[in-house]
Amino acid sequence: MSPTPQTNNPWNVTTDLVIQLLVKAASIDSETVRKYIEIPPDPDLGDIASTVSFLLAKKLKKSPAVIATEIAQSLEKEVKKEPMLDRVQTKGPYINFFFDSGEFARLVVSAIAKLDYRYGMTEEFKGTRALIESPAVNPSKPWHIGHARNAILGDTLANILEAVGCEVVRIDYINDLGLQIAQLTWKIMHDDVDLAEVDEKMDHFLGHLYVEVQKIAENDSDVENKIREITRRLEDLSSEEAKRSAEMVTLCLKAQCQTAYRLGIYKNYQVWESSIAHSGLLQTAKDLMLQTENILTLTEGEKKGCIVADLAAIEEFKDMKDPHKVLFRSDGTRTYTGADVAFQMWKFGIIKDTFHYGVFEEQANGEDVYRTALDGADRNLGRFDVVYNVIASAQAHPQRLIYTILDLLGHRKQSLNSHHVAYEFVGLEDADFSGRKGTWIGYSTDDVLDKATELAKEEVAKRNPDESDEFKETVGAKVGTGAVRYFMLKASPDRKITFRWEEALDFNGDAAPYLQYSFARAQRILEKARTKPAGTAELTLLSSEAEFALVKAIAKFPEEILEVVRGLKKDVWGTSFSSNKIAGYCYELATLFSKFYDSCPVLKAEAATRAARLELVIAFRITMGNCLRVLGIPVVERM
RNA sequence: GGGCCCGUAGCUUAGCAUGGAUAGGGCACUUGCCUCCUAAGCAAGGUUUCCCCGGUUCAAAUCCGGGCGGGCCCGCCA
Repeated sequence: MSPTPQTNNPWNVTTDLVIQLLVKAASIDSETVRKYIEIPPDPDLGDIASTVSFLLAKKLKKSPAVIATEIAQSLEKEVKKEPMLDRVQTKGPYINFFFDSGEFARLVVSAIAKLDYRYGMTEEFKGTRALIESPAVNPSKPWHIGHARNAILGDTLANILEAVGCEVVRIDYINDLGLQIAQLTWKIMHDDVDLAEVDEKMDHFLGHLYVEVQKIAENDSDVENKIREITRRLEDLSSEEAKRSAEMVTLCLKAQCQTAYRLGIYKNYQVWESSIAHSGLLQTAKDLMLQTENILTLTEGEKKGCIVADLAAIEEFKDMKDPHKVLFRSDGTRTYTGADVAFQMWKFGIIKDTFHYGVFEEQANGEDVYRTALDGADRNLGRFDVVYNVIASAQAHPQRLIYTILDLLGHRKQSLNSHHVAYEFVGLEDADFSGRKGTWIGYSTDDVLDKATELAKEEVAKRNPDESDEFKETVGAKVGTGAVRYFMLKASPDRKITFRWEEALDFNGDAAPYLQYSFARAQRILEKARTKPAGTAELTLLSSEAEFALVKAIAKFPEEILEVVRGLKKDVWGTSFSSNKIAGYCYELATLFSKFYDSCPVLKAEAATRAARLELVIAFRITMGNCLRVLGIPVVERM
């Protein structure tokens, strides 16, 4: 028996082996060979294939099939010497390599047993400090299900970056000074609402109130004026309006956080808009900006007195109506873009961190989330290497503006490391979600989670009639939130989601409960097996079709994560995050386990096979568990 | 006027970056499988104009050009 090779990325190791063989046989450099490597559509054709014959056909003036045969023949001896490979075959122009399934199983299964929860975690991006900003819901309403898409994408991206070794900080931007807040402040002061007496969950209460305010303000110019006055008075932190508003915002945010916790989403920091306004950050940013020649104070024309960025020379913006983008208005106040540029500068440490920080609350996971404040500790945050802003695709243009202005300011590297992680909205068949119109009512994230949890609980109760209510409650919640998270992740972010209850609450097939179920089945086998794995099983016995297919899927896990990270390529109009790829991998893994479960009995198999299969079940459980954790889908041991 | 995204079976979706073997799933529908590790499962059942036209190529769902249909964006607004 040859010694067990060690690796934390078995698929990659084996692919490299094949590439090295081809490099020698075809006299092509390894990077080129890598481009001509693919996985055959059917495992009967081979485990890994190369199409280099097409590349060589012209040069050698021979048909691809002839070249493939020649290369395969010249490799036969080499392949025989490699324990990990069984044989090489051609089919027409394709050179197909077959793994030694037993030996490959030994490599994979033994490696994972040692790595355990570290399997899939690599250090390719160790030392990179990454900031993820998501989801930025105004603290004046509950999250509707579209907000959940943002939050889930951001949280999952953060998990993935952590898995490849990044140091990740998760922040939430709190817009506590917007018009919505002023309108609500007017309403609660006008009606003299005692927020402490409100029974309803605060974000829902305010969300409904906001719809009312809209109706009133729409056709009452007097109210409109009063609200404008409140907007002004909110700037003065000692005013009664500011105090009432702060109380309201804090209560609402705490309620919103409860929704986040249900989804397993936790933050490190909240940056409050009011902190930006009062910390001196804007003034510092403005001073810096004015030192740049492309940022100027206009002295004539419609925008006289405004501080603007001159974008006339920038290709992407040449069609703007007016290439002077206003950053500070003629009255000196900042526009959204102005504040966003300043904030982006803070993120990279271009302007130093003048915020103070205090604990906002202890989260459901036991960790504190901090908020920016006027007093509190200095933290010297900022200075991130790479920044991901998770924002709807509709914001592509304004996001691009921010990054371009960063470049104009002389910070090209930071501009290039600014990522707009874009995604399309979630809507209904015939409407978009709107806070003003109240179309979100009935589709809040809480509503969806409630229904999903309720439905899951009924299923759990049916299957486990003898279990305690607590068990049904806990498992129901885990299955329900898992379903919602997976529903958002499995769709490609650049595709609009039309929310339909039947689809979101379908727990069969391509859905989270199927993934969780596969884990629970593996868990049950291991519980019933009782015997502790001795680590001496003859793993080369794992060579049946179903076993081998499962082993291959398990082996790909680290590559699947790295692929998603490599795919985070910055494009002019956004950075694509393929959450659907990692979700799809997890589903495929579950599928292959289900097939294995059906065709390969474990506990009833004869001793040697049983021992080997138990090891495979352990490897699967580790991989599936780690993958679910990356997706943020709760692991369920029994359901 | 310009820009971005989407168009794949009744519905929904993968694949498109880096062209390559019979275009993969799921839902719904039909049938079979629990004296056997949980049936939220497994197995079987499908000529789909890959929106259209043209081009490049040995090879196009994938690349290029031109259209068509749907969504979004281009304010001293927030």
